[in-house]
Amino acid sequence: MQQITIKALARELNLSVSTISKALRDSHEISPATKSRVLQLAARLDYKPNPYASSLRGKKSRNIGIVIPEVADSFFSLAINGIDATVKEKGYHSIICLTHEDFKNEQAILKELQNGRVDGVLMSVSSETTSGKHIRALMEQHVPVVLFDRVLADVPAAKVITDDIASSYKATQHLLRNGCKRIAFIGLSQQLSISADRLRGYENALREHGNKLSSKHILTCTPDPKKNLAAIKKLLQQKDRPDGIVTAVEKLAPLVYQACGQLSLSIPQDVKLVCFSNLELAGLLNPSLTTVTQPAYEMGQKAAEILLRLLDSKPVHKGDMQIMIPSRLVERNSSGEGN
Amino acid sequence: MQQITIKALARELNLSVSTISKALRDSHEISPATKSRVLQLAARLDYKPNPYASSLRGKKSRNIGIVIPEVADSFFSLAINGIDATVKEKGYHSIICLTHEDFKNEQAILKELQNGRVDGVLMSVSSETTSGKHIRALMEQHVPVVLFDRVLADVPAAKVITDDIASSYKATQHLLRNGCKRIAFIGLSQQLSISADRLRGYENALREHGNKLSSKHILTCTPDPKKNLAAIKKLLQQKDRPDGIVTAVEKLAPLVYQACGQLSLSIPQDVKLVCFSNLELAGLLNPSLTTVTQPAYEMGQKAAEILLRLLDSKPVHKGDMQIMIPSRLVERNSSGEGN
DNA sequence: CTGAAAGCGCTAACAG
DNA sequence: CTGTTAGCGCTTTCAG
Repeated sequence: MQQITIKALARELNLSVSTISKALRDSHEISPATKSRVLQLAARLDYKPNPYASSLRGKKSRNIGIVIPEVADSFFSLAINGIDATVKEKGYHSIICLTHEDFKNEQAILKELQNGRVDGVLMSVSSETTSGKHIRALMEQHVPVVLFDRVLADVPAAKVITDDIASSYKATQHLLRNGCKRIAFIGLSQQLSISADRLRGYENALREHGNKLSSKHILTCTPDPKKNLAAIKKLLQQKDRPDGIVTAVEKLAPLVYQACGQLSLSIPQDVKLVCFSNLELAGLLNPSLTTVTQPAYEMGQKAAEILLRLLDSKPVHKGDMQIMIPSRLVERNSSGEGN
Repeated sequence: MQQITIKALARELNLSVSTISKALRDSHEISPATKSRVLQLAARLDYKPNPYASSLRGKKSRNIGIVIPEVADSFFSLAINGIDATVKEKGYHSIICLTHEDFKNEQAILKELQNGRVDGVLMSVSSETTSGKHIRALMEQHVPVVLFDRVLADVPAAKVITDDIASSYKATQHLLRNGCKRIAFIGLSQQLSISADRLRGYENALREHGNKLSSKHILTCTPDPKKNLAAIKKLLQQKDRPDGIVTAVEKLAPLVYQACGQLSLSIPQDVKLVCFSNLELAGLLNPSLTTVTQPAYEMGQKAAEILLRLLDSKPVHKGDMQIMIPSRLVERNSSGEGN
């Protein structure tokens, strides 16, 4: 890495380092003539500023951290696209940090991010996360944080979420209307905001439609797919077998298909299914999957916009402290009549 | 970002800055006693080294760049997982840069990465990329590059690929054996290594089985899904309609399903299909999709290992200049009898 | 309008 | 074993 430095430009033009620096930053105290000389040489020599030098000096990195559980997930990969497009426009880079749904990892990552590597953080917590202490610690180091999708109540950060309660309500209602009598809910950890809220929406719907809630119909999954598959099979083998299922996150959908396949239960005849999911291929599954499709790209975009305002120390309207972008129910065959 | 600096530690312990620095880096020239005092204070004050300062000083960032077309793709998201797991172990961070299959973006990104932000680059080229000049330019700045999956012949970098020709051959052969007479190939751009090689394998299989090649059965797609869908429909509407299809990349699979759906062609009765794809849900599609499944995670891992050796200036065995990890054909219903 | 000088936090000679 | 010093490349007072 032999760089062209400002010093080299200065020597070449018989100017001082500081003049070059100012010219490059288009300072008003430099004459147009010198500016253009500098700019031209810089272009000719293909000068590229050393990001570490300016970060060290200026105390900002123009990096933002994206802390998420996983990339191999449609929701998160779409959200990344939304974030990346937004921050790139302002000259920021995305550093993606994967927690793999592990709280210890998440803590370690946030701790590490206290070192100034990033100017701000966009984050969706792991399913194991129950406290926001590590996030608050980061914020206390003056690293602004915006949470999206999987948020935490005890963190005083801006949040971008979807209407989990309402859309889960709608999903459940949809199953009820299609004749389900015993609807199960499969979530991730209980303290995960999205899972809890989606459970709430489910419960509300059942209650309002006069269905009784049964703890036997509520399954809480882990990050381990094998255990989850076993648990789902167990759920589907109980005496009071569910005839409808709402799953809270994308990666549970395939497990339900598998479980039903192994138990020779057919979807939707025996079990109707609707999943929170951003799978592009939902329509091509067998049967096609009714989804609650989240505005993943938009959520990423919005969260990034808020973070950028924060980084600009522009005011964030109080309405932006909690933004809700609605999901939509896309009805397909997994919840239909099955004729 | 008010940091605890080495200076602060020095002041606190009445030691010099350099002693602290050496103690923290476990230098042999520091007494065990001082070391432990330093380490303890550092722990107590939660000292975190400023990465920019050491990058500026040491001319290395401990960042590696991952330059890929897209994250919302099973192959790439799995590869990211493999890369990230590997480099993290050695204390490196991943900076993911998305080209969105756009050559101009790719050029801009590589140019930008010449500024020292990353110590090395792992890369899979865009479908528009025809020349490796921009990559060579980066390498000339002494930024080591390892290409994976989508490689470029004219770049003298280590490459990690899968056995594209052979596995495409196998896929095509599989269709032939299952009775297909007119097999089409849908690729991305012609100069994309994986697409070209997979085309080659397809052609070899046809030729060896005495089938004639027809340019009408070879479709080259673009990054635009709408146009691709139209083109695929056209392919399937010609007089000599294909009764088998091999697609070269994952994102083409759903389009074939859609096209067949819209034309009321059934898979596999009318058209048998096998796709290069890492979709976890391939088995759940309707019909389940026969895939050539690439060793995405392993390829990422291997590419990262090679890059790490390069960064350590360890010798890279000549055998490692071109690593091939085989894909495997997973037969499912889309290429079967369709009973 | 231009330049000199200081310093961001850290590391590495080099002395002592 | 510890300290002094210089400097990575850049920005920013402050003087001229």
